[in-house]
Amino acid sequence: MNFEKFVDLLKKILKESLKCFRGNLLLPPALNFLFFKAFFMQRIILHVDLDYFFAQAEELKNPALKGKPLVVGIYSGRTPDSGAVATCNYEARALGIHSGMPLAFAKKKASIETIFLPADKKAYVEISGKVMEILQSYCDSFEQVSIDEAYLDVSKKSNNSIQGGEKIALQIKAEIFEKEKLSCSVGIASSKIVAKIASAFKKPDGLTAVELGKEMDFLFPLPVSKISGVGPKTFELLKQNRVETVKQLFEFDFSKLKALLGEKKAILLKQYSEGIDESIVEETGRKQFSRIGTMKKDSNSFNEIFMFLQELSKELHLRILQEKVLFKTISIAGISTKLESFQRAKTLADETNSIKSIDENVSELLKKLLSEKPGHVFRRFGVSVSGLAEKPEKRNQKSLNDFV
DNA sequence: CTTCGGCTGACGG
DNA sequence: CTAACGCCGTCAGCCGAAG
Repeated sequence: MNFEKFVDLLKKILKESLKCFRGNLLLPPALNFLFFKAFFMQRIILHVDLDYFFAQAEELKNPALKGKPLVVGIYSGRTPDSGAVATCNYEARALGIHSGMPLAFAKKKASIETIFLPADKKAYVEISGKVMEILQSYCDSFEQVSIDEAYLDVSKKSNNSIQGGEKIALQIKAEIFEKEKLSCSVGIASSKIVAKIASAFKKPDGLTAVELGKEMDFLFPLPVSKISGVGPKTFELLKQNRVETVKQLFEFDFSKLKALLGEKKAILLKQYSEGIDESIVEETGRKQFSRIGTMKKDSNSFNEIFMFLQELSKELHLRILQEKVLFKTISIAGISTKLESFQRAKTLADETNSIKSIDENVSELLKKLLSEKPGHVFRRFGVSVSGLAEKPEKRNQKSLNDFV
């Protein structure tokens, strides 16, 4: 058994034991001290969210944009207007524009002075990196969730107090504004889920702290849709059962909830509704890399699609070399003109990083997909690799301390 | 019996 | 004349096959 497997095992035992603890069952005695800590010492967690990040970054590049409605979009290139809104500033939101919206639709809502810009991902990654570096210097453990969001465990540095956490949050906001001229919103609470909901509570430039023990008071009046994990589908299901606030979710009959959402999701949401979230702040390694794109023309021709996929594979391969990883599984995904998606995957006998193995398998998988889904015409196609392993020379050891 | 591979779908930024 | 759609990434759930 190698070191990583051992650590995995430890983590599993820890998680299972925590569950037992909650159910008042017996604990493995050797781990008692951990539960003493977990029970008597609440964690202090910050969730930091950069405000309307892509659009704010554009305002930074060109300050003349400030004050006008600004929409940052990702353009597919097939028609001048096809694409979707990535982010927009608050002036644009006032017009009814929001992220995820098709650009053509956003343009209808836009006013004359509204400005549309294409996303400049490279620039954002660079800015984000600088911000994340600042954030890391303030915490005991760190977890970047996306380009503009991170969790910070500041239990020690705040002396396990929410007020201590607020002080740190203010310092962070000041430093990010001073050095990068960006505003952010911060939530402070005893768990990741509550910190996340708190950071969204007041935006932009917000700071929301939830006192220890007041989690339910904070959550109960909110609409269930504020809980991360409740998207459009789940929201609709809950609404049909007259569950619209977190309080109603908490009080809803649990066996009905299980029947509605499945056991895992029901347990998770029920716990979230009480502000319970035992998940810890930790960096989680990448599990997959992918590239996806929209074809200039809809197609169901093997040759056309394969040529398109080869371009994506080339870019993906570059990324794989940069990241110094090996992969074991290759998959392709197609999105049809009706926006249905289909996937095919193949796992190899051994890890590799060769472009040849990507191309060969992509070809095979594409043949398979097209023959199994006759009559479908495709709009977008993508390729991804998973089952990642680090290249041996890059392997670095993690400390046991990371997990206690 | 558990685990793994393959696939779909929900979700989030 | 009209026009509704990006590009990532994670996780759960289900199935069948393999160990």
